[in-house]
This record gives sequence, structure tokens and C-alpha cells, in this order.
Amino acid sequence: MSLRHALLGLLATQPATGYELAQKFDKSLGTAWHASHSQIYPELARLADAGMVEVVGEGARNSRTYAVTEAGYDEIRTWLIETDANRSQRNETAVRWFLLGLLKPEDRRAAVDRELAYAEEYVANLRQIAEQIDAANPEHPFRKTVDLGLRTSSVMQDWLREQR
Amino acid sequence: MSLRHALLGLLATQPATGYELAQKFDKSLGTAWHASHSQIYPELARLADAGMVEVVGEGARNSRTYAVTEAGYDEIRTWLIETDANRSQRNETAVRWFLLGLLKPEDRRAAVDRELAYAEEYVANLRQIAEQIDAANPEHPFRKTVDLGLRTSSVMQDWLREQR
DNA sequence: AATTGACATGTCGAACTTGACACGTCGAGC
DNA sequence: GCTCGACGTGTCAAGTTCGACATGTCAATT
Repeated sequence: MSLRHALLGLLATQPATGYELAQKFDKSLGTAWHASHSQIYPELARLADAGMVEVVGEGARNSRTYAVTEAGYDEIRTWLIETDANRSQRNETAVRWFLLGLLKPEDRRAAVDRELAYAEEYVANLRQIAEQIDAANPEHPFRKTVDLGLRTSSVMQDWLREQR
Repeated sequence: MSLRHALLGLLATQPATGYELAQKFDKSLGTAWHASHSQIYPELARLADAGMVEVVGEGARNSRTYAVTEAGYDEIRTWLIETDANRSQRNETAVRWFLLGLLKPEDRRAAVDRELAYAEEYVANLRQIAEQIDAANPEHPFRKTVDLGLRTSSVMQDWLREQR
């Protein structure tokens, strides 16, 4: 179950409320995994039961801020180093790109242009995130992942242009 | 529901049995979507009910070969050109890479080496597929997707090496 | 003749995910 | 004082996916 580790990872970077985690999923980890609040809250409760996270503060509007415990950090470490990765993927964009070759040239062009427009948007978003991180803390552990995203996006954009 | 379109896409390339489709999911489309036979058979039946695929042959061991109908091809086309992509993703490998930055240097090294070993394997597999396609039919609609895979893999390998 | 392994299809329960519904708080602007 | 929008947590039904169980065929080896 990656949701668990994704949550632990986000909390390891910085303590947060369930609400904030839901936002971070879309903002930073969204390329890798998506989860909505209806999954996040119950999973946070289970993680707290398991002693992997703990409430470190309560704020307005009944909010609870969680942080990773030692046990939680161990869980991340074990998962990354000792467990075999589940390589399962689900990427609708990739399915679409796969099927591009089945279309007639004029249809393909329309589909490719759509994808290029989206890619443009996506890269702009990544650049913005990169700037935000650089301004706040260039040593942020996720900074390098943003770079990876930018590099692969560049390859993908080139490829899409060739498919027009 | 992308499973449906993934199946239609694979069948559009070449008629196949449910069993063959399950293999192709791992072999070619596996990077983009995974589905096991327990999903594939029922979905094929639904597609047949909807008139998007039809049985074009029956072989040994009660096997049925399906092919895409005109209606099925229309469905692919409409999906690619007119529907908005669902950008949701689930990629455990990416989650792992994201969390790499949280590890201590020596731990990170171990995790990165694991990932590099897997990437090596993955690229070797892609190269083999590329050769097979080139030998059989270099114009195969999926050939270009294999190239994309190779290019992005190369970027990812470079990135992983930098994280050691 | 028996065994083994790939071929081939199918079902079912458990687990996961999504999207809608539900409730309430706080701050800013009118 | 009221309204609106963001903040914040929660549940539940419906749909999707996974893994295990189940059944049987065919070809090649022992």
C-alpha cells in the first residue's frame, strides 16, 4: 500500500494536517500518486493507531497537525531499502500516447496538439514549484524530483512534436 | 475507465484472445496500465455486448479471438480526440524516487542502487521489444512508444546516478 | 501412461479508490 | 450582521482492482 508511504513521506518533510496533505498530494506528489481526503483521513487515523504518526498540535477548526514518529521513519526506510517495489502503474496519459499511433494522421494531429498543450501547462506548473522551493529552501528533499520531472517532460515534448 | 480503451487499442493492433491480451498488458502496455485476466475477461464480454468487439474465431481450448468493430474504433477515436484526459496516476516507482531525498546518504545509496539495477533490467527488456518489432514490422504503431520509453529511461538513469 | 508446463477461461471476496453528501469554522468584504 | 469562500474533518455507496481459487485442454517429455 503506497498511500501509507506517500503520506509518511510528505509528513517527514514537514508536519501537516490532513487537509494540507490532500493539497500536497495534488501539488507535489500528484504526478506519482493521487489520493483524496476521503482516503487520507482514515489512513492518518490508522497510522496514528500504528504509532507511525502522532498529533503534534491542534489548531482552529478542529484541525490536527500530524508528524512522523521514529517508528514511522523506520517504516519509510524499510520500505525503500528492503521491500521489493511493486512496479504496477496506472497512467492514463501513457495509454493515450500509446494509442496515438492507431489514429489517422489528421486525427493524430488533433490529439497530439491537445497533449502538447497540456504538457506546456504541466511544465509551467513544475517551473513554478521549482521557483517556490528555490526561494524557500533549495535543499528541500523534493527539489531534485522536480528536476527529474522537468527533464522527462522535455523528452516527452520533443517526442510529441515528432508525432504531429 | 481506461481498461476499456487499453483493450480496444491492443485489439486494434491485432485480434487476440483474452489470454494473449493479458500477456500483452505486461509486455507492451505494462508501463502504462496493468490488468490481470480476472479483469480482462469480464470487460471483453461487456465490450462484446456493447458491439465494440466481436469474436472472429474460435480455437483450441475454448479460446475465442476478438477483433475491434467499427463502433470500437470510433470509441477509441472519440476518446483520444474529444474526451478530457484523466491525469490521475499511480506509480509506486515514482513515489519511491520522491522519498529518496528523505534518506540518510548511506541509506539512499542502497536504495538508489536497487533502482538502478531495476532500470537496467527494464531498458534491456525495452531494447528486446524494439528489436522484435523492427524485425517483424518497423511500421508497427507501438514502435514509437518504445522509443519514448527508451529516451525517458535514459534520463531517469542519469538522474538516479546523480542521486547516489 | 503419467507428469509437467503453457494455454485458456472463469468466479469471488477483500481491498482500494472515487465522488458525493454532510457538517461545521474562520476571516474578509459588503 | 451577512455572505462567501477557503479551511477542516468525516462517512458512505458505487465502482475498480487484486489475488486466490477453480476448472479444463493440449503438447512435449519421462
